[in-house]
Amino acid sequence: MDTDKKAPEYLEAAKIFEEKWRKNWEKENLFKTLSPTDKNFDAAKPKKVILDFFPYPSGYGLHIGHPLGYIATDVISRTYRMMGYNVLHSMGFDSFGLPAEQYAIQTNRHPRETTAENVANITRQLKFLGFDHDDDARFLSSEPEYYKWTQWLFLKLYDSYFDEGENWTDSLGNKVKGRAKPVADLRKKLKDGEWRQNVLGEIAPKDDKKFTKIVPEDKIEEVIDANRLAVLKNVDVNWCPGLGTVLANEEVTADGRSERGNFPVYRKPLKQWVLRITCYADRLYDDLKLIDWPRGVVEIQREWIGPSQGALVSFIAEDGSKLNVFTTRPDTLPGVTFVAVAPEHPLAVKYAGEAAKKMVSLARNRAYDDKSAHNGVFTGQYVMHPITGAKIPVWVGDYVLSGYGEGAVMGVPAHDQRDFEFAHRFDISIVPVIEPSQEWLKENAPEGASEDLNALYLRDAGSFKASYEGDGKIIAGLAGAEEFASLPNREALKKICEKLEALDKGSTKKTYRLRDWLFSRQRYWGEPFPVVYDVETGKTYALEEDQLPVLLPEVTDFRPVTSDDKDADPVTPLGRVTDWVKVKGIITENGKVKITDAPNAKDFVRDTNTMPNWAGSCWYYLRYFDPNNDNAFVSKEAEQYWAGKQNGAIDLYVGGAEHAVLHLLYARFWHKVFYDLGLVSTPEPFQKLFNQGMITADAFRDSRGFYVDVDLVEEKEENGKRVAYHKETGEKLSIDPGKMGKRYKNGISPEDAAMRHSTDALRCYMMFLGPLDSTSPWREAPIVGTERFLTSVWKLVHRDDLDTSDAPADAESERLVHKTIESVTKDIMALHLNTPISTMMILANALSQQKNPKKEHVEILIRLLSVYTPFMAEEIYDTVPSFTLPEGIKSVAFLPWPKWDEAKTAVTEMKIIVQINGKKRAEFMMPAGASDKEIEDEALKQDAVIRHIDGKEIRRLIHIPQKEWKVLGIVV
RNA sequence: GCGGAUAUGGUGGAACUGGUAGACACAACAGACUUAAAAUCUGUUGGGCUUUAUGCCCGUGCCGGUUCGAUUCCGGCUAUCCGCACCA
Repeated sequence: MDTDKKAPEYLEAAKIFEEKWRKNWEKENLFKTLSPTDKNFDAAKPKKVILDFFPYPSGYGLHIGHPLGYIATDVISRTYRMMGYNVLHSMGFDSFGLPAEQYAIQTNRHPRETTAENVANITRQLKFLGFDHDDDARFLSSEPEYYKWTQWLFLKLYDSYFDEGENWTDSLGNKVKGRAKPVADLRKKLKDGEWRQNVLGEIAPKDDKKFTKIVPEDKIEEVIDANRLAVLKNVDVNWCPGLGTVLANEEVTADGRSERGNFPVYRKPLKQWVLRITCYADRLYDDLKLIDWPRGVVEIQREWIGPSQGALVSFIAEDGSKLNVFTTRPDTLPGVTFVAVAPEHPLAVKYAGEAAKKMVSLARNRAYDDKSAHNGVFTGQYVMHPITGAKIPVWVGDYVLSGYGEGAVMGVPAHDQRDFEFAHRFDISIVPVIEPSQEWLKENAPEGASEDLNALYLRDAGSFKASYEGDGKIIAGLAGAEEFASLPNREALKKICEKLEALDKGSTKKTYRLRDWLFSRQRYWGEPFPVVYDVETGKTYALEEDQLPVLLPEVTDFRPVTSDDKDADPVTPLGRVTDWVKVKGIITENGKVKITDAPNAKDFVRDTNTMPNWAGSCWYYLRYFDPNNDNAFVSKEAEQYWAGKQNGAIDLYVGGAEHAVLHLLYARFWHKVFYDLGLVSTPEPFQKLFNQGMITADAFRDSRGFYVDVDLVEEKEENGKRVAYHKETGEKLSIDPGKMGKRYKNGISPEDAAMRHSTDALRCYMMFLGPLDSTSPWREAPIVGTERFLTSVWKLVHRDDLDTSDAPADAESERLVHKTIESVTKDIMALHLNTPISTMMILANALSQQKNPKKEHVEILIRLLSVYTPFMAEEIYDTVPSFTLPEGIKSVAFLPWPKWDEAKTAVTEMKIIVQINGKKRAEFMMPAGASDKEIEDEALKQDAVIRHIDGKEIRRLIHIPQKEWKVLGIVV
């Protein structure tokens, strides 16, 4: 080994100094974020809130894929901090819920224990990577200090109703339709008769003519309960006996299994807490315009909300009652030949009895992806067509979904493929309404049709291969619909709607695919509901605020009751804790309950369900603004400063694409409710969302097909191909590209990689892999490139010939340095975190080759680089004599970010590219100030140019100035 | 089926508003240093042609279009990935 080195080699040194700085930063709590309520807070500075998705504390710790996004937000937040912003970048843990609980069950330990352990482990891993998180803002969603506020916010939803008719303009100037308000307002309006009921029991202001019935005094609380944003409802739920709990629609996969654990899910009616997210469907849809999110996520949310403009149409039954259907194609109304209702529909239950019941159970157990023949049964009932007056049979069809629209459809077999198939199967007539195009007729005509296709279609549309779902003219001569004859169908649609409206047999209506959010889980590890039920009356009461938190009881048996039996009933683990469930309390003047043993106390029971794991993550980002506040979920001052005056409170939110609808939709919903109630000041939670890509990994298998631990694999290159061998047996292994995970034996711990190459090199390398949103496979070998880069920077800094004088630097290296600052700064702001490394490599290479590189230039490089390599930068400022931190600055993290001087980036000589007919033919240098004429003259002297013009006439000369070169286009 | 995204050398990728395609790296090859190897340094590296040049042709998934000029814009395909999928 070389002993006369002045400084140790970079890698060797990094092993020691990285550990030193880790300890030092933790001891100093260097990244403590001051809040507006703190003494030394500087409110004059601009703010940036940069967050990663709330991680759950997995028992397996972080693998190499996890830190990608975390490193990115760390680089960005460090850059903003150096630029003089107050930066909020923190990370807590979403520690309640299924993942944590399943892990506890598998390891046969209490979730409180495993959670604490996993959090400690991951926190250590995060610190290892040098992230600038604030340790004082590292809360867990399963701590009572935190979930007290989750319960408090749930009660806000419980205590609110949605006033659809309220149109208002918010403080940012956005026009908003509908608003959540306290139920106390509603109570007053109902008492005063300001709001009344219609025949369906819906409520609205009395100026609507259909709302005439004043709600009787003794029914008011019942009406209010039905209109709360959190309601207890009997609903068809996704029951997952394998997990022992019900699940939200968003947690069930397309093939009818649980997203967690992959157990089968069945439909079952149960009384559950439901959050009425559908009230916000329009705003959740429209407000996607207000924020800067990836197009894909926006589209997924739009599709999930799924608004659909159509009409409600009433068919009149023999007893005079109305059977409503929803349709998006009122223009096809004259072609209705049957009405089909879902097996769960009241009419089906009433008239099809056992047959419908059987269908319900068949449909419920039917595989989600089974699109084969549908079942149907005739109810024996008929209804009257609203326009033609024809007698229409009512069928029960299991292709009709009970949860969408009215749970009933009008059957137009000629123009809807599902109705077409149903009509064929049950021999129902098919009446065409719209003339198909000639091409369609040719394509779909029955085999061997010889007569005129138009005539054949009119006579027997059912003989064609499919229903016609396109546009066209209304066929003339339809009985009862003569007035629409020959109209284009889109026009007829409007006219038919008008007519229905006039007859009071229909109205235009918008429906949504979005369903209300099922909010109860029959699990232990979650937030208990802050409500109790009166044992005597069964009435629901919210607890008084000062009763919060409702602590999750300590139990030894926290296991859910799971089963393979789809008919098993849910049993809640909390239901077993009888002395927790049974309480005594008094009803206060607010109509809430206070738990007490006072002599006049009544008997109550607690709700034994818990909230789903999404509850805690619906508002955690707000808690970072004021993480240790005992008096409020967030203080007004903190919220207003950090959220700022924009549509979304969080400036940058980085995480994987897998939460496109779950967390990101739920959090938007809660945020909007809080916004309506004046608890937060922005209409949206997340201004800019960024989905980082995945790190995939290759797995290796031996000849028996067993996975081989990556540590035992040696990769080589043979004939340009990558091959893998077993390190011990020498056996050639097959390479499976794919996802990283424990079962593939290819999980690589980021600390191990950091130990091998230095944390700074790992951070750089992960950013250098490619654009932040691209998915790339993990390869460890190429990291030597970044390792070499850091080594050369380390050597550069330690050179003893650095020019520390005040002498001006030469213009060319000045230019390179300022160009580098500009390019690195702009790229980081644009979240292009791979290209700054290349740019800095170019600068480092150039400086290394100079004779006496200016120390000032080297220092600029180190400051820019410090956001990627905080350890090395800190060590340089601590140990290299010519690098010193200014008075009062504790760390490189607080050094000012270098600024570029536009004048210094200018070139003195321009490269001129000559293109002839668009092809580059010559290039030469000219002084930057050269005129177009001078450039042309010089260009025409070039041999290559003369050769390619070849005596032809010059028709056009085009000058295109670029930043550092000019293009002269010659057209001949 | 519907919706979204992606496609550039052996590999990861760069090219910012239509103007030098392949920056920066990895790998590979050659050379220097070394007894040797590692490390380090230097050079070559999209394909082809010839007259070896300040040369020519081809080349950014495929076909076509707009333009003096297209990786970039437009139309039509193909492949891969992701999401949704009885939504009336």
